[in-house]
Amino acid sequence: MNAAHEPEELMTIGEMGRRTGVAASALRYYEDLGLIASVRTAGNQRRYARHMLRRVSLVSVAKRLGIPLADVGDAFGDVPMDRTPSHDDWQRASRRWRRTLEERRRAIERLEHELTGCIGCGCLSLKACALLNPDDALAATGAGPRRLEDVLEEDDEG
Amino acid sequence: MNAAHEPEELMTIGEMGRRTGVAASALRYYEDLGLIASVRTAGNQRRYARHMLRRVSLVSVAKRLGIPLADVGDAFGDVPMDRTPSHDDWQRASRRWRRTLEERRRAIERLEHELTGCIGCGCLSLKACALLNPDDALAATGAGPRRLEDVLEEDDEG
DNA sequence: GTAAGATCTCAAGCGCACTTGAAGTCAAGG
DNA sequence: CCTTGACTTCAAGTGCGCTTGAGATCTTAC
Repeated sequence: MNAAHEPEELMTIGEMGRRTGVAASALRYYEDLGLIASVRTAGNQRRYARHMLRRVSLVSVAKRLGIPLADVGDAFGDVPMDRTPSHDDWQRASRRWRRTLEERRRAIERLEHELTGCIGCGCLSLKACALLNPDDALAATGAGPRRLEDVLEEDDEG
Repeated sequence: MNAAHEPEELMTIGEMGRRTGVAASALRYYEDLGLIASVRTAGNQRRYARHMLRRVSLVSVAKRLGIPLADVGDAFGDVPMDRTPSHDDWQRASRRWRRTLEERRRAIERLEHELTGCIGCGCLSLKACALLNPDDALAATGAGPRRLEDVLEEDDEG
């Protein structure tokens, strides 16, 4: 037993799981990948410091957004886990992370725009649509592998 | 090489791959899943209508955004592939799709906000941060599904 | 006609992100 | 002390989204 609000209060893996919604097996997996860390009891059981809640949450949210765990590792790899991270530790990491998120968001925004401006108006299905005429755009840019966005953007160019 | 502006021009799987950046094997896989469709030559080879370029691109972009292919199927399942889809077909589908994208984008925006307002200032490591009074900020944004933030907020209780 | 290269199907394999199961250990209550 | 439930490791299995390989066929250019 210990006082519930001590600074050094540690959580079991079960408690961490309950509080973050992440399965214990997933927490072990994240630890194997070096994304989170724990201390061990004399009996070899994991105990988590409070600040690990955040790291777990970040990993969990990233995963739900479809961002590979390796990217999370890259972004937060410099943030120490053995001690409470400093302000600067978090700032550096958060700047990297924000760039990742921004790219994702922009990609989604482009898609939304595409839907509104083109699919939404029926362009995708109507050969006659003036916005479409991709032949001009394609011929102008020449052959070669086109990126996904390029293909979607083709429609706007014409 | 050939007249590029025929209405009935069909692409081989290789050409579709080059133009969308999607591997032929992936195109076959998408077809197995019913996400895209092709017609066959007398010799059983796939040929794609131009409008499939769009479908392929949508699938491909969605995948890159981490959106499950099943969701893409759900969103665009009603859009016919054997014939040119009608305006209404696309509109219905694009409304569903936009909702999916919007949810994703909002989730990312919330995370970005979290990073800017909290991690960026060091809150994630400092319990005392004033910005982290979640009740004000989050109550203001209204109800709705906020699982992601709920998790991030938990630390702030103590 | 023939050769080269593109495409076909089917089966198996891969990487990621886990989950499940087996067999054993730890922690807390009575 | 003893039980119960949470925890441990390790190996194998799962689902997704493909890729790879084998072996055959199609298409095209000469």
